[in-house]
Amino acid sequence: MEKRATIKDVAEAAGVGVATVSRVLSGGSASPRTREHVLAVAAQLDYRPSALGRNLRQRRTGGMGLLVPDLTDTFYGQLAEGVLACARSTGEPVVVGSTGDDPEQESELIGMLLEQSVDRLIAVPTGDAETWAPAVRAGMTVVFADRLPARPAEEEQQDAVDDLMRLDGLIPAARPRPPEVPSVLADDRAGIRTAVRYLRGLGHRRIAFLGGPGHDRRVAAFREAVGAPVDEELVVFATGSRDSAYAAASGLFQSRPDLTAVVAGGNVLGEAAVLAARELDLRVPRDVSLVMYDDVPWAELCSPPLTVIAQPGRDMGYRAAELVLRPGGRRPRTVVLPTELIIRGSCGPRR
Amino acid sequence: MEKRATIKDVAEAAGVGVATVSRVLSGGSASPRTREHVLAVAAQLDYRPSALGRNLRQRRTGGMGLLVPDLTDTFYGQLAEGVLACARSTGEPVVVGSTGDDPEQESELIGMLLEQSVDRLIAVPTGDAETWAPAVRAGMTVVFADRLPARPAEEEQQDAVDDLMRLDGLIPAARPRPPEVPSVLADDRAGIRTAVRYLRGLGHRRIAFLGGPGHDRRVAAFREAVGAPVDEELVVFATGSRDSAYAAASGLFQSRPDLTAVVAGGNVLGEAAVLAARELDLRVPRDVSLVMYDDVPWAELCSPPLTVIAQPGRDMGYRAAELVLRPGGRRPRTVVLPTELIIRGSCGPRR
DNA sequence: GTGAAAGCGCTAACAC
DNA sequence: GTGTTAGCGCTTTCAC
Repeated sequence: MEKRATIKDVAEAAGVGVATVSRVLSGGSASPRTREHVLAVAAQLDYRPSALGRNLRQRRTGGMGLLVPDLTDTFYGQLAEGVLACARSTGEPVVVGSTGDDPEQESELIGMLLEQSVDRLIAVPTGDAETWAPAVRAGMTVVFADRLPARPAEEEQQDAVDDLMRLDGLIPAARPRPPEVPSVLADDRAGIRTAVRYLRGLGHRRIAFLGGPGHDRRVAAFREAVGAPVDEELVVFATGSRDSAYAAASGLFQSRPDLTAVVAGGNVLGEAAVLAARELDLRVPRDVSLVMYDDVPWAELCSPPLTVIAQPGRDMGYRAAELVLRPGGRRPRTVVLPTELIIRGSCGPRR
Repeated sequence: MEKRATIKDVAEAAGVGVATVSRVLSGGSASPRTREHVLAVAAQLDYRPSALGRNLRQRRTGGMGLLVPDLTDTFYGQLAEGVLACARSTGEPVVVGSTGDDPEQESELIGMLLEQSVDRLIAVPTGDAETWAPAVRAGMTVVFADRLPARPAEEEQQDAVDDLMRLDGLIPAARPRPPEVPSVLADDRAGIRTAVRYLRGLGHRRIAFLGGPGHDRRVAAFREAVGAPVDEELVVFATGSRDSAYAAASGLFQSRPDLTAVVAGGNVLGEAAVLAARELDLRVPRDVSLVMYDDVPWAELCSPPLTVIAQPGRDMGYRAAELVLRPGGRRPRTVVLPTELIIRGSCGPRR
């Protein structure tokens, strides 16, 4: 463990001032002659600038933070890979935290990042606006991915009103809601709509939705696609854990044996649905059709292979990282990536 | 974006010196009276010590680095969750990098961590000893997880000799090889041995091994368990990618239609084997039996459900993090965690 | 028990 | 173009 050369060492060895070394290394102005000389000396001394000094001086850590609910969920694994790929190309460090879909843990992790002066953060948010206030107040550049924080009740109500009006054709499209924070989302509305239409086309009428944390936009889209009145018993929620997902799926199948199709809001929920169906001797797709959000490698391994709503997890991560690295123009940008219904074998005609 | 209070602000507001504030906050000696006062003032100012100053002063970043091959591989997702869980309990940041099983990328990521002065690192290594020399030389505390770096050829030869002697009962057990670096591994030898014995018990004689990067210990165990002479055509390797895994599996099935069982060295390879078998109209387990390393949630969803060698990914990560946080006594510790053969439905008697 | 002061390695004013 | 210098926020001697 030999101690590293500092900028001062390089300056002395090269017979120049530290500022010159700093300039040369960060591409500032310097005569070609000195530049070359300094570079040579630095290389010879195996000098690597320390991020420590730079960070303190600039009062900010380079790189970015990344907060996801659970890295054993393949979709978040894909998302994380996208972020890491982008960060790798710029040599930036990424501090990763797993929230377990718990706002409290999320809050603590935000605090940790603040303490580290990480001022760029990509997050799949779990808490609401209040949870995120400290980060925003501290001036962090935040980009949300995959979903948005839950919003206050009054806003939700306004949305509901909007949705109704939209149904009635009173307003053409979603009212623009000024996003405080840029985000990268999948086109949940289109994805869910396509899936529900597909199921209806197969004759299904009692379609259930199996949701998890952060799936509010997906449920909303589901309600809209199914059309009022929605059978509320067919919309059930689980918390983030696999156990909870299984319990929710199993409970749903048992309480409503009359349902003929289910849309799982995420791959963990889809997994649970397959498991629960098998346990209850329900055949897919003979007894129940299944569409799962997220295309994951194992969807094809199931039997029958699962029909899925694919969303580009890796791309979402990559785009989010790009966005957080150079915060686009004046107002925050929201990127919506397309989804695709991939029809495999888990849906059949209503019996 | 209000700027944060510094230790100096607290000191002034409390009418004490900065040293006192520092002491109080890091549990040093101070009179109960001052302690309480300082704490109150700090709380009132919403003071959060900046890691930047501390890091520079101590010439090291807190927290740790984590290098894995691929976060979309569920096993590494589990491992990462374990590491993050441990780090969360201590409030430490974790800088994560994904190597893609590429020594060059690994090398660059090590460089990045060095530049950040991250001096604790947990890694699923991809490169060899040479790749890891810089980290060790710089005095990093490294803990390897899941596997060890490839070692120089002469050592491998010595191992081969040892293995032969062991087979002949000339020496009782593995010769102790002084590990330079502590590590957390699964008991690959026992896992593979159990699986092979199980397959042999079912009557299988032509058993193949489908390996990936870093599976050398597993192959070695496979060779040992199968016993000489090993049919070399039945031992094939893929690189880290899913495509390569599929190609290897497919090639294996086609070139050796006489094989009756295959052991996949990891879950990505198992996935590929299932896919390739299906494509070639091979029925599992009727035509070919399959055992996969790694228990992942979707193993149960396959049909038939996959028989697996389970290793505790999350625990491995957690233990590795513990190890890297307090580097145990004098000599480096190696922790070996047990594996378990979980028999489901992908193995049947030889036809 | 407490305060003053010296840096940790770097960047950015500012002077030359 | 280049050198000098003043910190960034913190911990840690060293006096008192």
